[in-house]
Amino acid sequence: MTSDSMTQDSLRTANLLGAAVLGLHDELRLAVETRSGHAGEAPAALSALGHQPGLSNDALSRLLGLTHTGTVRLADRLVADGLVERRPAAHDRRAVALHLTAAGETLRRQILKDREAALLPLVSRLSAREQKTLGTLLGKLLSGVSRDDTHKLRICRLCDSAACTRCPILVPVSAE
Amino acid sequence: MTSDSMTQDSLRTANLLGAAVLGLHDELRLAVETRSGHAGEAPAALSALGHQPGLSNDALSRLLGLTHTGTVRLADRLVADGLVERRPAAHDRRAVALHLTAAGETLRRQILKDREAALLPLVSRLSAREQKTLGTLLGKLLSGVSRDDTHKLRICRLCDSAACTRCPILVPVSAE
DNA sequence: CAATATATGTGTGTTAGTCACATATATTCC
DNA sequence: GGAATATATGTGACTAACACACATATATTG
Repeated sequence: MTSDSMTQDSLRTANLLGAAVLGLHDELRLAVETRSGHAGEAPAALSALGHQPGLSNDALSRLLGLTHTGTVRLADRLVADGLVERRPAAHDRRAVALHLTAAGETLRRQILKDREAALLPLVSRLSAREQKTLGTLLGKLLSGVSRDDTHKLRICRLCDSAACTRCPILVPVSAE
Repeated sequence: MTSDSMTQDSLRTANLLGAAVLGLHDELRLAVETRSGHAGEAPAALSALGHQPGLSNDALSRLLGLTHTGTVRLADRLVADGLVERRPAAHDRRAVALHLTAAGETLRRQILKDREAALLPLVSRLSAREQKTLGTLLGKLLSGVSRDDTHKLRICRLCDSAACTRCPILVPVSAE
C-alpha cells in the first residue's frame, strides 16, 4: 500500500466518520430535545446535574461549554420550569448549588431513555462481536479527542452512568 | 453469553457511541463555525450548495432540516455576506436557484478542510486495518439511520465529495 | 379557466445564547 | 488585619438563528 493510497483511505474514513457523527447527532438531538421541551444545552444540563448534584453555575458552564451568563439564563429557565432548584452551596457563600427537583430527575431519566431508544436499535444491527470491536475503536477515538478532566466530563455530559461501565476516557485517577 | 449480559453490553456500546457522537460533534461544529463566521446550518448550506449548485430554497430547507422561512433567512445572510447569489431557476419562474459565489466556493473549501483537519488526526491514531474496520461498522450504522433519499443527502450535507469514495449510503447525486 | 398546489418572501415573535457591567464573597499578599 | 485581587453570581441590553402566520407569484390539474 502506497502512502498516497493510505492517505486517501484515511480521508475516506475521516469523511465517513464525520457523516456518521452528523447523522447520529441529528437523531440524538431530536430525541433529547423533543422530550425535554428545551433546545440547546438544557438536556445536557439535566443529565449532568444527575451525575453531579450540587454543581455550581460556574462548574456547569465549563461542562456545557457556555458562558457563565448563558448558564445563569439556562438555570433560570430550568428553575422556572420546576426542574432545578438553587440551594446555598456548602462551603462558599457566593456559590449556588444546583439540584434537580423530583420533576427534574424524572425528566432526566426520560431523556436518557429516549437517547438510548435512538441508539440501541442501531447498535443492535451489529453482531455481538462487531459491537465489541466498535466499542474498542470508539474508545480509541475518544481518548484522542479528550483533553483535560473537565473536557472528559463534558464529553460524558449526556451519558447514562448505569450504562457506562469501563468508561474508556474517565480512566483511572492515575496521572493526568 | 446470557441475553441479559448481551443487553448490558449493547447498552454500554450504545452509550459509548452516544458519547463519541457528542464529543466529536462538538469538535466538528467548532471547526466549521469558526471558519465560516456563522453558526447553525450556514456551513452545511455552503457545503450542500457545493454539491448541488442551483438548489432551490425549498430543496435546501429539506436538506438542512429547517423550515422554509428559516432557509430564506439563512440565504439572506449568506447573500448579504457575498457568499451566495440568487439566480432565476431554469424551468420554474417561482423558484430561485442558489449558487455559491467565488467567495462562497473558497469558504466552502476552507470549511471542508477545517472539518478534515479535526477528523484526520483522530482517524490516524488507528491502524490501517482498524480504519478499514471502522469504515465498515460506520457504514452499517449509517445504513441503519438513513431513511429516504432526502435524508441520505441530509446526512451527507457536510461531506467532502472528494473524500467520499464508495459512499455506503448515498445514491448517485446526479439528478435532482 | 377555475381551483388548488407549490415556491418565495415579509412582519412579528421566541429561544438560547452573547457582552458589559454591578455586587457579594473568598483569597492572597504585604 | 486590611488592601488588592480573584472568583461566583446575577441583571440590562443586545444578537443570531431560528419559528409561525400570512401575502404574493407562478405552476399544475380537473
